[in-house]
Amino acid sequence: MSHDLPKSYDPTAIEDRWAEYWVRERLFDVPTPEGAPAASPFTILLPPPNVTGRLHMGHMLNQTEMDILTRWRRMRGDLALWLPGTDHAGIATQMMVERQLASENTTRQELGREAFVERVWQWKQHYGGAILDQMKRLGASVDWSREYFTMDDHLSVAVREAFVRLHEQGLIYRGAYIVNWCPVQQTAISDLEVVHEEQQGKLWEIRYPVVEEPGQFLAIATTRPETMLGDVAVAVNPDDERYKHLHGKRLRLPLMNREIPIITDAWVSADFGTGAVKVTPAHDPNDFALGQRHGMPSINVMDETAHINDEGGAYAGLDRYEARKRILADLEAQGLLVAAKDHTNSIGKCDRCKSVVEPRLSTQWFVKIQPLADKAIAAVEQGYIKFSPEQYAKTYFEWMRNIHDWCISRQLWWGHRIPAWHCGTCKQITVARETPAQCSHCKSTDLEQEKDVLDTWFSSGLLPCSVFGWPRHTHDLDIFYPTQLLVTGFDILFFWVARMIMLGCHFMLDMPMADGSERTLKDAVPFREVYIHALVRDADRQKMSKTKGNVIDPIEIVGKYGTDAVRFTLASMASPGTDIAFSESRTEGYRAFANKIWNAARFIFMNVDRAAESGIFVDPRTLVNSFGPDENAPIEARWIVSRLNNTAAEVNRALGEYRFHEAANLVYQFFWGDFCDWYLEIVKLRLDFGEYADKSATRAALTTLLSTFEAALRLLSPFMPFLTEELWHAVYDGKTPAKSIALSRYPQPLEEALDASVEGEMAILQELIVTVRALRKDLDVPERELVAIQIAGPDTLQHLAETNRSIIERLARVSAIDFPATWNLGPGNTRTTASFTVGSSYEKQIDVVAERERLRKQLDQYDKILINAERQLGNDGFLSKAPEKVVTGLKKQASEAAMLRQETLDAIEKLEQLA
RNA sequence: GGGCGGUUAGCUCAGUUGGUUAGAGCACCUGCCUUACAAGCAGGGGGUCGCAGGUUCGAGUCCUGCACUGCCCA
Repeated sequence: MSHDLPKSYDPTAIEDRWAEYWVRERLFDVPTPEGAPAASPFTILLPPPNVTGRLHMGHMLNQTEMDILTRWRRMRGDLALWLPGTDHAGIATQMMVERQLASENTTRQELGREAFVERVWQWKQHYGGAILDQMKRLGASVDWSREYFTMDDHLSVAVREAFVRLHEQGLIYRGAYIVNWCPVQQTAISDLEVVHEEQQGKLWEIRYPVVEEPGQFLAIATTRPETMLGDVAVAVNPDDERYKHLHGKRLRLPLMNREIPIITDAWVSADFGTGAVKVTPAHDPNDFALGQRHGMPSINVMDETAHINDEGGAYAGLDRYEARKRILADLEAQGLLVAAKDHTNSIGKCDRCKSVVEPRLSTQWFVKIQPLADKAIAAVEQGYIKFSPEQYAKTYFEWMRNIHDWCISRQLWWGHRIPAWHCGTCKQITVARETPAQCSHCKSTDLEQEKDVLDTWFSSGLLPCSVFGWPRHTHDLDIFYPTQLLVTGFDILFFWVARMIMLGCHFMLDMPMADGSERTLKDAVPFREVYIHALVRDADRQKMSKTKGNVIDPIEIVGKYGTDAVRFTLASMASPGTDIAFSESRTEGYRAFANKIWNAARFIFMNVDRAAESGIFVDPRTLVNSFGPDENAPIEARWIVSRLNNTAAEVNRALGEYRFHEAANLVYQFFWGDFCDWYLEIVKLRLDFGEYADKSATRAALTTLLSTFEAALRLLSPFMPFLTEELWHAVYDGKTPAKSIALSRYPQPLEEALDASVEGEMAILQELIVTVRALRKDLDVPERELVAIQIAGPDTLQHLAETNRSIIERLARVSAIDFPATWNLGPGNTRTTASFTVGSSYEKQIDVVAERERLRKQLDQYDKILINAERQLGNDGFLSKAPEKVVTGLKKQASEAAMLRQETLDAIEKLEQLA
């Protein structure tokens, strides 16, 4: 590795190379340890992206956070296992392949089930999992040897086992219920897969003639008139005075010419519409419940494609909306349509294909969810699973406590086929782990497997157990289960997180611990912590969506600014619980940060090379064991090491609390602010390679420089893995102590390296330099010109300035420093702070007006402080109740302000004399 | 309709159990190509913390109400 770096950082020149290296060298693989592992495991599961998916910003945020944590834990010495994979995404994948077939002018029905499934597998081999390749490119430090796919054989075994066990336990049942039916996919979908949208619709009022009293009508209100074809009754509230005279009477259903009863039910709201509702049990969940209560039949009037079926009489064959039009027209013609009122209603659409979901009565498989939910609630209540931010626990409880049974069957061809067999002879069902040879009820061999497949979430809900070999009791399970953490977005809190908790708690309770003892809920949970991150929005806080056209493609941004810059942007904005408004200008800023570090490295390497030329060699491999500068070392050396350790302490703390933005900002501040702006500028003074230079001092400075830089790279590495990898290898000139910086140790704070007093001294020195710089500007001293200054202050200050004269001279562009016994400089040439007074005799035509304004402004500020301080210090309640520290702090602040106020007053007075 | 958040600088956001002069990045203004870096350096302006009450010695922080706004669920 050469020290010869290009002048500016070009991420594209190095990122592909390292991404490939990390995968090729299998750096992040974690083979099953033999026996008990020496390090504590940190296991984390990648929320499986959809196999048809492409990487979006949400993924990148999610993966950036996981990668930062995993790299950090790995560098801290944990057995860090990050497990990647994809799910088979039943509907999405089937849609994808059907679209492909359509372009070939064929359909899955023409192909047949077996051939179609084969086609899907082919599709998966060719195009599936592109997202994982994108992950590789982004350097995600996952264990690729353990990559899973939810349709893999071993995961399918787990799915089948889970289904059969639940069935044996009486927790799976089959029955005819109203489900959300997607007429395009022609399958049932779960409540969660339905998105509700407010829509301006109509509420139609329709008159139904009363059979017993010709000429009398009962008006009902409906938003879906086409379903009236399946009406079996009309319901009113029993207490509704308007309709009491109709109780027990019958109605003639218009268009169908069918007699239906008027029934009473307290569920009916007298205030809504006309107070009379049609009852269509086959097409509405509320009506279905009503029908059950009153023993009514169900008449299904639509087929799988939401066309009216033969039950719909004259309307058979029509699409539901066409039927609606005709029905309304016919009713109108018969004078039965009373009103069409504007009405805002919420309609459900299929999450996948956006078609309007039709509630439909059909036979489906369900999981009786309450027993599973009870354990899942207990696990969180008892603190075995912790949510951050904590507020999500509330959302979780809210949902869990109002949960409905889970419809797990899907009328798809792609997915885990339900392990149930229908007997052609006795019509009973046999559920089995292995394909049965005969019916378990009548021994008939006339068996046909259930056509339905399982909801994709049924298999992904099992992942925390199944990826480690469940239902077998494996060594992997003993070591890696429960996983430590789940990082995900709130959008799949119910879809996936809740289901993993339910299934994990339920099944793992039956799995003994490694030592054979019984497992309790504490160790049955699939993960100990859930970190929920925010949504990535565009720069204007708009949700990204294809229709709005504001989608930011992470890969494109990465190409423009480099992976590290994008990662850093996401990390620095990832404040828990707040959505991220992704702005490119931020990324631009962090690309600049990467370039800054790159150039710091160039500077350092240049000096290492110059040192070598004059016979000074520092072997970077000895740095890790060095304890930093001794007490006689110059201030900047002791200071930067203390700052490094302080920063390391803070970053470790912040990452432990998932405060990514804090961690990122701390590293940024340290690297750019402390290290580059101050330390590097000062250390230039020490890098003297001249003939008469003190070689041991130079050598010491170079050692601190190199070791601090090397440690800072490690500190930054989880956030910017590519840049730090490249520079770390350059520091070691190719002879690195490990294959990757990712396998080195994360900086941990050393107690003995923390030095509050040197940090305090340095702070004053910095204040002095900044004050002189500002004074120079006010005096219009040309940038290049040196200036003589005078300083007044206590002995300690003078001593500090004396000892570090060269630093002040260089950083503030000062030619000479004097400590006059009496102060003769005018107010325009003087600046005062709490620690010192500094001035320069540089002559400038003083702008009295501007100077007066500046001083006045300063005076106002001191007055404000003093008024506030006096108010509080004059208050007995404050003095007696406020903590000692606050009182003395305020007193000190007040006295300083009083002193500065007086100085300012004097300055103003002098100024008036000048004028 | 039920539930959960948010409102702090021009923009995007920090501000951990109430405590001393409310911070950062970007943007803006001014001056510098000072041989690591113009993707840079140096200096600077900018906020009555949504509104109104209350608790407290003390409120951006806690409580109540209101306004606006976002999300989840039905």
